[in-house]
Parts: sequence; structure tokens; C-alpha cells
Amino acid sequence: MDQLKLENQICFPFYALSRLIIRAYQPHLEELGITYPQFLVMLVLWEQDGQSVNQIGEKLILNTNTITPLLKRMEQMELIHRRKAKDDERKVLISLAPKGLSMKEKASCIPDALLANVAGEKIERTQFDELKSQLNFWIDALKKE
Amino acid sequence: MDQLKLENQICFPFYALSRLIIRAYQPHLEELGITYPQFLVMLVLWEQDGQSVNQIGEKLILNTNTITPLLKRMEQMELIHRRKAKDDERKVLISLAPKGLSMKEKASCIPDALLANVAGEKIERTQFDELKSQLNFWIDALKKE
DNA sequence: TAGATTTGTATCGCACACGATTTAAATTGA
DNA sequence: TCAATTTAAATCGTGTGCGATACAAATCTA
Repeated sequence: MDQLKLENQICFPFYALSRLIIRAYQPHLEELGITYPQFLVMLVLWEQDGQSVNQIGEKLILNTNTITPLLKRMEQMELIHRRKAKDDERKVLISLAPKGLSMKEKASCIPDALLANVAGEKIERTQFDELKSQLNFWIDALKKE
Repeated sequence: MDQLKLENQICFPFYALSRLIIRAYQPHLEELGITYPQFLVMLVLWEQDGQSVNQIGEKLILNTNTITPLLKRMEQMELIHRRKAKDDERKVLISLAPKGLSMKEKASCIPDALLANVAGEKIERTQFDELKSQLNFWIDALKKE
């Protein structure tokens, strides 16, 4: 029955780390006035402005029932605009509002600030990329389920 | 500005994997009638029965404002009992009810079933432990924040 | 081309997460 | 010893996540 011990679970560390990471982000994101999932949406839009709800959801692996209210809150905050696509009235296109666009500069230092805080100089770049590719292997495996 | 690309974030994979893992667990946990966080509480109690709310929260890295309602739901389902500690009336001790205790046997096959489904034979035990120890390094680093 | 199906988004209900605050019991200290 | 402090849970409000469902626009098909 040892596989039922918490310390022997591979899944719990992912669950715990995910929340700890979001916690670590929070003081930085508070200055921007957004949450972590909202920050992820901003990342996706900064990379490519004007995407449909579905496109954003696929990249973040989130369903519309999560993203729709999230985007509405971001619209309220005047970070983004929501408008129907002309070629397909079912689609809702999300684009950056001025406030959301200008936030990019302030956000650019966050990833580095976090790494500096948490890992110090202990993490090597190569070790880092190795870990990331391992994580992506798992993500792909689980997405196919 | 490349560090603002989603694919260059180390944090997003953890966030995504955490949710994908919970998704993968769900069909197995559905048979038991519990959720993933509830399953984690069961793991903690199966390992050691009769712990305080705080003790459980520390192990799962969750605050009482998350655990208290979660435990109340589990009490409703007759999986656990909640009673005040005799030596310290502030503490609420959580213990396994018969239904929660007998669930252990049915749950014992879940971890293996998941690994078999997802990873097939591709994951070596050693690689597995290596990953786990890396995750724990990060967890410890972030818990100290 | 009209009815059936698919697609894109939204809605509903429930269960986490968590910051901030509250309450009551236990402990501390002048 | 008794008021101040600390500690353990609970409560409140907001924001995700997600299964199930609804609904309208677009597409398919007989």
C-alpha cells in the first residue's frame, strides 16, 4: 500500500508546485492588478493580438466556461476588447486595449525577478530546459487522453 | 521580450500539468465519489488517522479556509469524523469513518492504473525519482518564500 | 435547400483556492 | 491574575476550473 503514501505520489508535487508558483507570482501581478490566469491570457495576446476565445483556450488548455467569465472581467478592467468576428458571427475576437498593451513593458521584468528570487544562481540553463522538455512530454501525453 | 512568450515560461507547464493530472484522475475518483483534493486528504488520513485541520493543511500546503469546507463536505459524505480535541478545544481532529477507511482498498490500484494509462512503459523508475526530487527542490524553495 | 449536425461561445451549478477578517481557546507576562 | 498576545478554525468575498447544458451561427447532406 506504499503507493498510497503522499510522498510517493508523483502527482501531488505538480499540484503543490502549481499553487506555490502562482503564490510567488502574486506580489508581482498585484502591481499590475491582475491574477495569474489573467496574466497568462495577456501573454497569449502580447504574442499575437486578436485571437478567438477558442484559440486562447487551446493554448492555455482551458475551456470556454472558464475563459469567458475571465475575459469579461478583463474587459471590465479595460485590458481587452471583445467583438464578434465579421466572417463568422459565432466567434468572439479578443484584442488588446491600450491599457493591456502598455502593461507589457511593466510585465517584462517579472519572469526574471521570480527566477532570481526563488532559485538564486543554483539552476543551470541546461537543467532548466531539460526539466521543461520533460514537463512538455507529460503534457502532451495527458492531452491525448 | 522573449521571456514573455508562453512557451518560454517554466511556470505555465506546471500549471497546465497540475490540471491535466487532476483530469486524468477524475474517472478513477468518480468511482469513489470524491474529488482530487478530497483524495489527497484521504491519502493523508490513510497514512495517519486522527490529525488536526492544521496538520492536514500543512501536508497539502492548503490553508484552513480551503480545507474547512472541504472537510465538512467529506463529513457529510460520511467519509470522516470531526471532533474537538480534548486537550485543546481549539483543535478539530479529523478521523476516518468506516466508509473512508474501507475506501482505501478500492483506491490502492489508482496510482498504478494512471501510470499505465499515461506513460505506458516509457518511464523508467529512476527517471521518475529524479523528476520527483527536482520537483521537491522547487517546492521547498518556494515554501520558504 | 430545408432539416440535421457541427461548431463557437455562453450559462449554470458546484468545488476548490486564497487574502482578509473574525471568533474562541490557550498562553504569556508584567 | 488578568489583560495582551498568540494560536486554531471558521467565515466572507472574489476568482478560477470544469462537467453539463443551452443556444445561435455555420456547415453538411439527402
